[in-house]
Amino acid sequence: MGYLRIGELAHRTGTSTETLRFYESKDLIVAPRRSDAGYRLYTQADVARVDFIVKSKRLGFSLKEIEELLSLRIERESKTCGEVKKLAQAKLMTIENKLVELTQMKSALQKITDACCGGETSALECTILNSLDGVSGSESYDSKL
Amino acid sequence: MGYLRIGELAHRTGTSTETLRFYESKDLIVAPRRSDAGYRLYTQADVARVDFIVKSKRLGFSLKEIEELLSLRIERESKTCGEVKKLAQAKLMTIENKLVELTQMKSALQKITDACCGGETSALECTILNSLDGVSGSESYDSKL
DNA sequence: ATTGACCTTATAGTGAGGATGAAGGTTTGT
DNA sequence: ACAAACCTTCATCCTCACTATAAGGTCAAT
Repeated sequence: MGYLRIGELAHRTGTSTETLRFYESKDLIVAPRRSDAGYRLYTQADVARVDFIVKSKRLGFSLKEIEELLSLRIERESKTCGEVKKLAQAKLMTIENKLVELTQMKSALQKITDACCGGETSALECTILNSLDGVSGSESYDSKL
Repeated sequence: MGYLRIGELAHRTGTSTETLRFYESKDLIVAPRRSDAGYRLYTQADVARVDFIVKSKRLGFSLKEIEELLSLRIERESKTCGEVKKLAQAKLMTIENKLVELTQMKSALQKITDACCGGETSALECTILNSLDGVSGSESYDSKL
């Protein structure tokens, strides 16, 4: 009881059965146990994991980066705290960068919607690039640890 | 004077010459004027435009979405204020969504780095998924306007 | 005048899927 | 008992956003 088959997991996570099998082939999700008939049987933990993958993808992380994020765990033996912490901090920096950039885009868009139909100030040629004036082109990459 | 060739533009924007030609073929950047020898000659405006494309990509926007963002401009005749405002507001919503999700990821990662090497609390099996506990799986898509 | 770094177009390949189909097994409902 | 809806593997092809290669032209320096 409580197990989901692949179609149900796809439905709950807004993916497709093909995508889920693809993720499994790429080791992004652990191969689940199978029913007697060979059907994949998923648990709630798998729902959370796929949700995380979907969310991360929306935020511009590649599957490779998502694998790194998912592997961030403190396990006695297999990984030292130091390693985990270092990777986590690197990821934190890229996230903070994304936050800054998104915030800039947000205020640029807000300028446009404010200038638009707002009143008498019918700003002609008000583009998003103009609105981003003076915003430096932050050359920020994941530092590849 | 002051013109950049494709290699220089690629260098300044952290892209490649191939990528820039690809963007041109997709009408993300306007075909620039050419030198007598046929070399592309770019201006500072092109630097800003490519910077914007690069930044937007990092934030998870597709080239199609970026084209929409770049076309957000108030021009007498060609587009009504209402159209522009509607699109801008739709994009604002997706951005706000991304901000929420990124913020959740950030605090999850922060939990990990805090739990790690922080002191005596050597949290075994502390993963990013555990850290995201209780965060609902926000089923949020771009509403396709 | 030739080397090397740059540029040109054109074509093919890659990563991350998405779409479709074949050929079959399973589970649920009637 | 049988159909409909689901699942299995395998195969093929499509899209997007590049990335790499080939074959050649240009430009500045030695």
